[in-house]
Amino acid sequence: MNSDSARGRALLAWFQAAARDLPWRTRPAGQRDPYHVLVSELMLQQTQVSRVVERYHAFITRFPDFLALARADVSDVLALWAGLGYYRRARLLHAAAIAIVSHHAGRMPRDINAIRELPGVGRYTAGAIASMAFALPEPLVDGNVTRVILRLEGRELASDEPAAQALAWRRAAELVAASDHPGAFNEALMELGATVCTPANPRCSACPWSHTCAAFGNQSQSNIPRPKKRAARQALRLECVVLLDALGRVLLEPRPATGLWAGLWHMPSTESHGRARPDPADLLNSLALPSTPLAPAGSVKRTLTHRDVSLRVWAGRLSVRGPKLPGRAWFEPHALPAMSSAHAKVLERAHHALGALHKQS
DNA sequence: GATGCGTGGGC
DNA sequence: TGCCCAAGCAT
Repeated sequence: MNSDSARGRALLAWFQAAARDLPWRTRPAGQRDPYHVLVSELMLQQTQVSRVVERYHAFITRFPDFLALARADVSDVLALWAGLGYYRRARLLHAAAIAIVSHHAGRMPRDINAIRELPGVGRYTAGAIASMAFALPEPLVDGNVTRVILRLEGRELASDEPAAQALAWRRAAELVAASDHPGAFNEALMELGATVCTPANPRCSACPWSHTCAAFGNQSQSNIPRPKKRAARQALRLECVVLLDALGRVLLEPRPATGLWAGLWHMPSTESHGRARPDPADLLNSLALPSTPLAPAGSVKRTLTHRDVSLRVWAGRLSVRGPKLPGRAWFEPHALPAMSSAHAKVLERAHHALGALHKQS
């Protein structure tokens, strides 16, 4: 009996006692519906569990299986994804459903290499599907698993270093191969990283592996993993014009299909350089918008992975029904298309400002 | 191999 | 508050 199989049993015992009640855990790991695994894992990429829990049920209800998702319009898929971030994932998930319907007779393939070929499915997600849906002893490595293994082995590396990734995948493969329940083991390993072996202040007293953990042995947990080198964030300043018409409708346009907030909708906006406020008339003119008084309504700031975005809000109201404008559309406030959280916040600010203006007059 | 892509929670 | 971070993938 090798030590990895003992570690696996200890981890599963801990997981059974500690597991969170999550909506996609309707069946034991290893027997889950492959569609449910695909949807939840795509949502979970770079995203915290609590954010996904809020969205998962509505998504599965609206698109209950591969066929329903494959037949859906991508804009409807994006609408259910709005606010989750990394919007390319929604398009890739939709494309994966189409690929499964058209190339795999509507069923998730059982072969790890075929799974890996699906749009949006990389090494991590392929391991998750293979182990959790088909009980195959395939490893998976995410940020949590990398941290757990670096500490277990006592290696002071940054998580994104090639040596760290190579070590993590090698040890994850050895560990899952030694377990009788690959899906549950993989899930437990991530859960350990998320709840016990946390980046700051790990709860080693609650860890089933502490007695064989090299970092715990020499108290080097806080040095592992080493901090990543991060590129400096670039500033992005946007002037956002929220225009309402006499019917209370708001003017929006689709963003380009690639880049930041791809395919979502936003209000007419320009990028500005420097801190000075543009002249409202110039702003309207450059955006080919009808002339009307514009009130400044503060700004919304967002920190993205490598951009500091500042969205300055301008609010105006036409006294007539909104005219047709090429590439743009007027939306009732209760029927808005998919927007980013940042632009939803801009809209909220503008409505607030216009409401206050209305009260004064 | 480096870069671009969102968001909100935690400390 | 300001910074760190998170269940990656595609290009």
